[in-house]
Amino acid sequence: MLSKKAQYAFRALTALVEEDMPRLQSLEGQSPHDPAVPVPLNLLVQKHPMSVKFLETIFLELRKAGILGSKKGKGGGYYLMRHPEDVPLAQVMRVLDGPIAQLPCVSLNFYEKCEGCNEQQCGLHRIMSDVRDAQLGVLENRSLWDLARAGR
Amino acid sequence: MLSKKAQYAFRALTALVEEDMPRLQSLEGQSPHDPAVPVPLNLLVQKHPMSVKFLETIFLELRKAGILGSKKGKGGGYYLMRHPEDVPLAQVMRVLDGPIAQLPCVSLNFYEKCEGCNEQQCGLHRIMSDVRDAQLGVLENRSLWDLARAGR
DNA sequence: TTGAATCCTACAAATTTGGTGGGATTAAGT
DNA sequence: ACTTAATCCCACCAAATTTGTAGGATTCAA
Repeated sequence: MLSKKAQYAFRALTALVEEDMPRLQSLEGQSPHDPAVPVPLNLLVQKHPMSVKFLETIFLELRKAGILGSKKGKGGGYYLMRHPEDVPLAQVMRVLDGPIAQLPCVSLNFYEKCEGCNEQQCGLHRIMSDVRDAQLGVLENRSLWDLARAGR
Repeated sequence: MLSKKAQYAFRALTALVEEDMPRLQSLEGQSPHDPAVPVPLNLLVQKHPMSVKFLETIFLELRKAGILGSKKGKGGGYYLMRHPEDVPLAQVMRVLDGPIAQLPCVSLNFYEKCEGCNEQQCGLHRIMSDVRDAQLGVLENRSLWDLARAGR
């Protein structure tokens, strides 16, 4: 299951992209993406009611992971470091919830060997690898842009 | 992530199928599947070290869900109610870990509406539905038989 | 009658989740 | 300089979930 953290994050990030939508549309595939106007948390929270304090810790993690940038002080806030099209959901999920795979021994980014199990001949390992590939097939190919653009 | 419960279950069920392998192979697609010889837990635990007591509670759940049958008393134990080929991993996981979907609002078997979100135009809903389909595409089509047969 | 097994419920320990509180720091506007 | 609005940072906390354990009751075969 997605944690509440990830769920809140996706709502807030959607709102963040929507906030920046006019400027983003005028760019139309131009890169590099020059940093957007910072949006303060309390603005995002107005659109999707949630604890500002909690969202603060969430966005802090995303900033440390290089997905968000921030500006302090009056007129400050958060902004995306890349064009939303270049931020796959998988990346956000890994930052907030850790591994996407269902088992450590099939994780690409958080691999851990499981003791007492030869991966070559472990049925569970093979099947869960297939599940991981299936999940990543979606999550690596859907971006924050897809997320925000959905209802329109 | 798969819970320890589900992981233990899969190991033990694999051992259970292997225990019954000679008889199963002689059946070769015959149905209905006549109940197998009961295998006691302490035998399964010898092959994959884990707490018998914990496995007991796990197998109890699987029995109540109709996946396993049991025989009490001396010479008793657990057996599969169906041919392992007819037990998809998805079913075992739902019994022990609950929903497979990453969000209640995209779950087929444990659906719950998420308040304040129109599913028709919710980007997350659409994407997580795709993820669910991708997962189920694997988990509904891999059985205990596939699990046990893997290394051979 | 004995021993081997499941059945059942309650509880306990450990971990994770979902936050909250209080201040420190930074920056813009006046 | 002062005020105000914002992020930054870290500690802590309560609730829920996970991961078992304990102890007996029941069943059945030999």
